[in-house]
Amino acid sequence: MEAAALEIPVSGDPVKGEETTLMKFNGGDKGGVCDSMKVHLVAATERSSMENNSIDPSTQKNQEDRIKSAKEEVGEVREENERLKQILAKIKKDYQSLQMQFSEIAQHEEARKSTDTILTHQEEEEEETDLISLSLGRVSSAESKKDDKKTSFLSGKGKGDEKMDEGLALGLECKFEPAPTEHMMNASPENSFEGPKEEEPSTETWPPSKILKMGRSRDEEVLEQTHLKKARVSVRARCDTPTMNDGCQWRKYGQKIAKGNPCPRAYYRCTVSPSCPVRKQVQRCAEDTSILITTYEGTHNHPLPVSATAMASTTSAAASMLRSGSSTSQPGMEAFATSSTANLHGLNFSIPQNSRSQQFYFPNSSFSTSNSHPTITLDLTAPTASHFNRLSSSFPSAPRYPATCLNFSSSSSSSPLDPNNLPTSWGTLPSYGALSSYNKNQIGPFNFGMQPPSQENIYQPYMQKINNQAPSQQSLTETIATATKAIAADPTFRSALAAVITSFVGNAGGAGGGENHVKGENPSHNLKWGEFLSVNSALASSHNGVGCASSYLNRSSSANSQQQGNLISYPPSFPFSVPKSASASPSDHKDNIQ
DNA sequence: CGCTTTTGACCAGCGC
DNA sequence: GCGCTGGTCAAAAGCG
Repeated sequence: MEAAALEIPVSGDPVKGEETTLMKFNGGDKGGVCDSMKVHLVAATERSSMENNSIDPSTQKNQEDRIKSAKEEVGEVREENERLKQILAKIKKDYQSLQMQFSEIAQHEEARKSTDTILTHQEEEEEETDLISLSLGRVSSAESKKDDKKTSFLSGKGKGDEKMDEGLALGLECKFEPAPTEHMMNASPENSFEGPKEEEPSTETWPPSKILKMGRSRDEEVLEQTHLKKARVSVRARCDTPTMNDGCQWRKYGQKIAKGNPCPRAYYRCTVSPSCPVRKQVQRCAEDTSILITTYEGTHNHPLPVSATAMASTTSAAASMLRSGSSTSQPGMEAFATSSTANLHGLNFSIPQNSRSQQFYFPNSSFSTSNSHPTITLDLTAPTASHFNRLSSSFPSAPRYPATCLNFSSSSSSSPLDPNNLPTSWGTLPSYGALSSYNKNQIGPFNFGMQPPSQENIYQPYMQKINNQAPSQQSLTETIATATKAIAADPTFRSALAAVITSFVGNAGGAGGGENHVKGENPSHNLKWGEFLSVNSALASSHNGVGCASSYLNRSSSANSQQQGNLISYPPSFPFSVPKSASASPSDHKDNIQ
C-alpha cells in the first residue's frame, strides 16, 4: 500500500545542524532508506570538507576541531539512521501484520454482507458481489489438431466435440468473494464453454456500446459500458517477432500511428470465434523497439487452445479485477494509497474495488486503475531501475490510461529458477520448434496460481494426457524447492505471501504493506513469477489450504512430478512461444507493425 | 477462391 | 463548435 510511505525526519546536517532531511520510505523499498542516508551523509561530508578548503591555515586547529565534531556528528547520524532503519523495519513488519488482520476483518465483514444480500441470479453475482472466483472451463484440445490451421473449437458441436472433453481452459474470473472456496468451485460462468456464454464477461464484451443494449436499465448500461471500456491488460515483453504468440488466433483489422510513438499500433481481434469480443493492440515501445507492448481487452467467449489459456486467464482475471474496481477511478498511484495490499517485496498486484480496493503484491509489479482505461501491465522485459517511468513514457496510451505494471522478470539472466532463461522474451526464442511443445502443456504462468482444486478432477485426465509432453519437470522441481527455501528463510515474506494468497483467493481485503515499485533488493524476495506460483504451492501446506490455488498447486507439486510440469511449469511454459504450425497468430509471419 | 492484410475513411470521445 | 486522437470499418490488394 502506497499509503505506507513514511516520512522520517532526520536531523543530519553536521555543519549547519538545522536542516531536516525527509527520508521517504516506501514500504518495500529497503534500499531507499539506505540510499537516502548515504546521500545525506555524503552531502554533509562534502559540505564540511568544502568548508575546510576555505579556511585560513592559521585557524587550522579550529578547523580540525570542527571537522572532528562534524565527523562525530556524522557518526551519530549514522547510528541514528541505523536505529531508524530498525524502527522502520519494525514498523513495516507491524504494518504488515496489521494489514493482515485488517484483511481478515474485512473478509469477515464481506462475508456477512454477502449473506445479507441474496443474489439469485448469477449475473448479478458477478456484477455486484465482491468475489474472487475462478472460471475453469473445458476447451478443445487444440494440440491434438495442432496441424490444422484452424483449431477445432470453432466447429465445436461437430467433430470437435470429443476433443472438447479432453481440453481445458482457464477462464479466470477474479472477483471479490467473502466465501472463497465455495464459489470458486462451482460458480463459474465459464465452467462449460458451450459457446458464447455472455453473462459472465458482460462487462468485458467489446465493443460495449454495441453489445450491451439489452435487458438492463439505462444506468446499469452506462455503468457497465464505463467498465467495459476500461479493462485492459498490457504485456510488455522483449520480442523480435511482430507479435507475441499467445496461442490465440488473431486477425488484424486496423493499424494506426499513435501519437507519441512512431511505431504503428496494430489492432487485432480474436478470430477463434466470430463473436469473440477479445481484441488486442500491438505496438512497439517507442524508446526500445525490441519491447513489444501487447494490450488485451475483453474475455474470450469460446474454448481456447491450451496454449492460449494462460494469457486468456490473465486477461480475464485482470479485466475482472479492473471491472470490479473501476468505479474507484483513482488515478495512478492514488489507487495504491487506498488499496489494501500485500507486499511481496516489490511487485504488487492490486484489485481496487469500489470503496474498498484490494491490492496484491508480487515481486516487482503494480497495478492501478485510471479514469478511463485502467490497465494492468505485465512487464516481462528485463529489469531496469524504473520500469514505471519507462512504461509511462513509452506506452502511448499511458498519459490517458495510466498503466500499471506487473514486472515478472527479475534478473533476466541469473535466476536459478529459470534455467533456460526463457520467460523474459518469448518472442526471441531461437527455435519455435524446440519450444512448440511448451505451449501445449501449460495452464500458464499468468493464472496467478488460482486454479480451483475442485477442478482438478476435471483436469486430471487431460493433465495426464499431456504429461508425456512436459518438457522441464526438473526445473519446476527446482523452482518449487527454491521457492520453498525462500519462504522458509524469510518470515516476513512468508507472512506477506500468506496475506496475498488469503486476499486473492480468500478475497480478504488485502494484506501486507508497503508499496514498492522498485525491485526487491533482497534476492530471496525478488522472486520471479514462476517462483511466486511455486511459493504459492509450497505455502499452501502451511497455510491451511488458504486457497484453491494453493492446494491445487500444492497437490500438483507433491506426488506426480509429471503433473507438475503441466500444471505449473512456468518458465518453460510461457504461453507465447510460437507454435510452428497452428498460426495462432497468423500475423506472426507476415505482418510487421514496424 | 477464400482468407488475411492494408489503408483510407469514418465515428466517437475528449479537451480547448 | 472545432480539432485532435484513438478505434473501427470496409473496400481493395495480396497471398497461398
